[in-house]
Amino acid sequence: MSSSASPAPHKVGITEVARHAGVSPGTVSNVLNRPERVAAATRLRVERAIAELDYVRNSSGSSLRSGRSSSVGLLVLDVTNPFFTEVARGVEDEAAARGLAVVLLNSAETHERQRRNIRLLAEQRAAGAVVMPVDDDLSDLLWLRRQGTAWVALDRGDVGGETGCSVSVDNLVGGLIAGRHLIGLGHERVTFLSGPFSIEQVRLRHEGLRRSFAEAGLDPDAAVRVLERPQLNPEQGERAVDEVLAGGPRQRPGAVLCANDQLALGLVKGLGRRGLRVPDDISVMGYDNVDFADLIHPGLTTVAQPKYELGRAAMRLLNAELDDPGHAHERLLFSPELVVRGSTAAHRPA
Amino acid sequence: MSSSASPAPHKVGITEVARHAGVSPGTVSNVLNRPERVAAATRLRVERAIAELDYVRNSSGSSLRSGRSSSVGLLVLDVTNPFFTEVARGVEDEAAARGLAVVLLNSAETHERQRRNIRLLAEQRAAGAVVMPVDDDLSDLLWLRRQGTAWVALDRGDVGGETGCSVSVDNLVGGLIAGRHLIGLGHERVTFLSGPFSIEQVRLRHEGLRRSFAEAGLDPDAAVRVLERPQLNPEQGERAVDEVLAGGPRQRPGAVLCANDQLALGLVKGLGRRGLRVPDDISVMGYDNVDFADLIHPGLTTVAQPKYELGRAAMRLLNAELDDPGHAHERLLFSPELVVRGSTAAHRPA
DNA sequence: CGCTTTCATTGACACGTTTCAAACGAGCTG
DNA sequence: CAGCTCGTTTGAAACGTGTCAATGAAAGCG
Repeated sequence: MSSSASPAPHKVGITEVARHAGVSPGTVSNVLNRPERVAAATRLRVERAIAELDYVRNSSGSSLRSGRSSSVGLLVLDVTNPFFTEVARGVEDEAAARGLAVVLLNSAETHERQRRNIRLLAEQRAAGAVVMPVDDDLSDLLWLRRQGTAWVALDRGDVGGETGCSVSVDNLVGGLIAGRHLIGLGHERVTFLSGPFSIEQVRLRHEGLRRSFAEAGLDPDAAVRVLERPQLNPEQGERAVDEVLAGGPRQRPGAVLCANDQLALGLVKGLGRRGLRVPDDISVMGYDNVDFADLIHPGLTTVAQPKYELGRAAMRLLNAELDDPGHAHERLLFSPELVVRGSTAAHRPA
Repeated sequence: MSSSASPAPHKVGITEVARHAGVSPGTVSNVLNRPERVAAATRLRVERAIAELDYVRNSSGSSLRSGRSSSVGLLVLDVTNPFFTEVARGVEDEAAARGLAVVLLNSAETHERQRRNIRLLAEQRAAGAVVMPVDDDLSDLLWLRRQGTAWVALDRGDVGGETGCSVSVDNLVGGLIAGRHLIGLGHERVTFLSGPFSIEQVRLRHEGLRRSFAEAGLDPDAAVRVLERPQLNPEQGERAVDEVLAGGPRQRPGAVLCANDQLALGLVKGLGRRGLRVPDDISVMGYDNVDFADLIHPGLTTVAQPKYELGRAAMRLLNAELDDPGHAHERLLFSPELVVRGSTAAHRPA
């Protein structure tokens, strides 16, 4: 970006640069895209011309000609969720390394917006996308792939395999280690505060939780009660408090595992309003290990996912696919980790 | 998006649609962009052809021809900060209403990334941008405007005026009402836990705080101590705890006003680690009223900004500028609001 | 009926870039 | 010196769209 005020706001393109440097447009293009193929002397001349004219490439031209743009989409369930913003950082860093721009698109957890965003990616002829599908209906995404836009699924193991690459954290194991932690503390009756079961991650975490009880010789059907909420945000968590406590002190669960941290934070707040103390009266666990999990009091016991790494890996897989469209699709599976803080404690019989 | 599997992945453009519908390409273009100018009968025919061929517009072509793309940039200081994600929602909603796509670009609080992102906007010939400048050095942004890309400044009042539109919340008043609240509680010695003073908002909040003391007949220089941290995140807040408490119990401030909620959350956590109780031992105030401010215990007293509305207003101003490039620049100023929760309490003399 | 006005449609061109076969020149080899 | 090769550069031809002056058709008017 030259600091000299350009007196003539005249459109300057590759051809004008060529003229100014005394070469052909083709050469300028080469300097821009494959510098190694042009002689050092001419390259220098062209580079000077570029600087002097304050030329800035028009990516519409490139994309039109080459059929693909040089930006990738990051289709995210909900920008508001800190989990995704961490992932976004990972994707960005890896994309930048390859010179790709990231456009962040927000589905806001609705199918219609996801559809609009997919449409957008197709129209832009995006190089590719990292996608967090809003639910199990993948038809729009498959359409996108037929249009020639590759994507890798994020946190959706089942989507990988035949259709493409995927990166995810083992949600079954996550539910399992969460359950083991609670069982280890003596809890034999817990509630799973869930999001919509149409979301795969939610289903798997629940299944893992059940399995931990089975593995301990307890009957999952008796031990874990499920409360399904329509969304995964703090407000829903707070509103769930009545149902969680329904049935009076005797029926009250000793511990609640929430489908994600957002729900857990809301629940903790709601419990506080009711005058219940965490973890003395009731233990609460989250899932994700969002930054804020460490900031509330007591700290939220939760299951950590390698968020940043998840984003990096996804973008790396996408890069691989762009380099070699015929490559073998990969399914990367990360392992979750238990993070114990203050919100869970040993069960105290009433 | 037709569900029929297209057997021929043949590139279908506006011309092929035209042929299929028995009209000229120009007419198809009109159907797409100015439907009112084409007779109902032909329009229907064209629309059917579009559906049958599963045509998807190539935005590279449009942008190339028209010189501008149909997406706007949202240049944000830090995607990780919940404040911005709220703003993003507002911008998105308003942009969608006008058929513009929003690409979210993250400066990660560094000048270099901001520069790269600005470059990107120029190369994409973005229709416009909503920008949160990383600091007072606006040269890159002015360059962008010279390139023909309009932008409106977000939360940067001083940037508006001659150079363009701006939308912000009155940070001076924000600091003022925060200070009045603390003074009302009897605090006469407070600490301002600040971010970099290169950020305008920070300076103004500080100035407002000082003014509140002056207005109460107290000497600002004696009453408010400043602690400057290099970034506005929770980690910095937590790390600041030593300095806040420096000098022992007698010197300890009765209250701390933080430059934003992130800092405050970190500080509260740090104080907890030190065994200090909020607000009994020390009062803490944040700024922004991020969602999480309500989720910690005690709830964080803070200054609320109309985040979503801020985003909407900014995008609306941008729309106005795009409609009429010669329009008079506007400076919109929102008012902050005090939100009292549990983290502040009356001063107790030691 | 001849004239103008209005409305719909046409068709060619331009936008800025990449690509690729072809041309060029210099250096080598026999 | 003719013949080759290799490294560099050229020039023209797309890519898919929007624009606009021109054309055609239909309608309104005196």
